[in-house]
Amino acid sequence: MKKHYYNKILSSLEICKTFKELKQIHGIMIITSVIKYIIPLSKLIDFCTNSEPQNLDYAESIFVRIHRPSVYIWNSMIKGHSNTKNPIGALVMYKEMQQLGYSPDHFTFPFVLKPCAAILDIRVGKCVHNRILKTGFEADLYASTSLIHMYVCCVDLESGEKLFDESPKWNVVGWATMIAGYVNNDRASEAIRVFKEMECQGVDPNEITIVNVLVACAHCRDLVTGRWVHDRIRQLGFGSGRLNLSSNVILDTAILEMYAKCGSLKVARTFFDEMPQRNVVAWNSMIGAYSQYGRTSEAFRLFVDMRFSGLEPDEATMLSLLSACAKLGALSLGQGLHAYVEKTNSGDHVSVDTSVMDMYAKTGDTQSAFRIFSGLQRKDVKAWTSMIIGLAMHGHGKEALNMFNEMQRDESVIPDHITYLGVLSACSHAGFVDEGYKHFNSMRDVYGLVPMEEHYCCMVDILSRAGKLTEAECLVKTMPIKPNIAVWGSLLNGCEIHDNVDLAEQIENQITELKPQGSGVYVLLANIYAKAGRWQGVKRVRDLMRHNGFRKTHGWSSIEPKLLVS
DNA sequence: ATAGGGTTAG
Repeated sequence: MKKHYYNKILSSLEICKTFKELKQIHGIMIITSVIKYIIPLSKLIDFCTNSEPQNLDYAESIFVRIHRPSVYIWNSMIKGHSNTKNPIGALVMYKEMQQLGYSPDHFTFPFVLKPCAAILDIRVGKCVHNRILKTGFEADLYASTSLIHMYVCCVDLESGEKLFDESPKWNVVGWATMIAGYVNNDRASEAIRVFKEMECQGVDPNEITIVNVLVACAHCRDLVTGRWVHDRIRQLGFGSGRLNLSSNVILDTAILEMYAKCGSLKVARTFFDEMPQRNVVAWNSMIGAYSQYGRTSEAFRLFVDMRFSGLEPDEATMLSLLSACAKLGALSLGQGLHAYVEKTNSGDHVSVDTSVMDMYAKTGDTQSAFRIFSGLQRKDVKAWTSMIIGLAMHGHGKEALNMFNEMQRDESVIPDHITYLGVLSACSHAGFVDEGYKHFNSMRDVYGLVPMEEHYCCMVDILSRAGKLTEAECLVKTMPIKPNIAVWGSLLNGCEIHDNVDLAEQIENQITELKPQGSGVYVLLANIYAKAGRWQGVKRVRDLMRHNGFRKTHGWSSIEPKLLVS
């Protein structure tokens, strides 16, 4: 009789589909005492922990009544917690399990490492690592892959790399974990390197690995590898290459994004047009590409098409379009977007408000920018930076610096590299040499921000404009990064303002070595020589230009294209 | 029973 119940209940649990059914089975299990048997009991808990997160409470209520839960049941409970929004519960259970004397097995570790990675708790993660070593599970593929994932999520790439290098045999998931780790920590070139290693080892990538490496190629603007990966996709028969059935929007979007970021807008567009499916992200990617390359009218045309195709633009769409307006100084277009955002509530987000503000600041409508700025729910470093740069760009150097001082009074906001670009350019516009020095030094001393070549460029600009050419030259010669053409250009600009032909002549040699990709510095150089009557110099520079295939570019300006926005 | 994924402002 009992055996009969047992088998019947077990098979009901197998085919059970809904939570309601499960509760009925649970009731029968209690009445028939089948609840005492470990296998049906485990299946009962498994069902709860594998379904909706809210059913975890139900599992918990069963769990607390079990006298000696098996490790399987502990694992099941920990897994349930690890898949919730608050995965810390998994760590609590893991701790409790060990305090009660249960020893975790190789199934336990992935469930407990996932929450560590999610909440970035490397401390507990390391404890789990120790436990893995003590229990001798370090060779388990799942446990070690989870460990690497935990380390790279917690930004400890070295520990991840160490584990990865210790084992010579990884399957595609292990490789993918390392590749994603590099991508997510802004080390795209290493992601590409590891991907190539994986190919050399003869491990075939799957779609996830491919997506990751495409992101890396986009990041590095590595079109050569990107194309190669695209070929590989066709070889492996992934994505939309064949049937519509097997099309993968994510993969296709990653390909699109790779071409777009690498500047192959035409290829990107053709690919976009031929994609069998397009979601909001795909549209955003294409719109963002046009925006980034200053092709505002194409971006807006696509925006119109997107709405026509029945898709709702989201934050990312708005952010791209607004930044395009900001970049081109397209105020009325930006105003139109502002109105659209208000009307459709599509920008019910601080980030969109900040972006609207940035657009006003950059296009020179300082008042509107201020109005939005003061009404912002949360003023983050980007908001402050936008205001500072906007003010500096439009000749309000003093106000920009006041803004920066005010920002520093807010302890929750920490300036970054970009903030300092705004600050230094403000000093340059206002002609504040000492203040410029002060900020240039404090970015490293106070905030630990190592100046990049752009910052050196600003500083050289400040000094050169003020006529302190010797100091400027000294800075260029002692800077720890190899000065690029922009840095030399700033110095040369100072030579022009202050008629220093000798220094210009010295710079000429440095510049020709760098083979500039534009005609700007040559023209500057020629002007300096011409002004001083050094006609030989003028001729030399002209020959140099011709030799490098440059002609003086004509002046350019931007006008606002008329487009219907709302 | 267990591990890895795309767009977004300055």
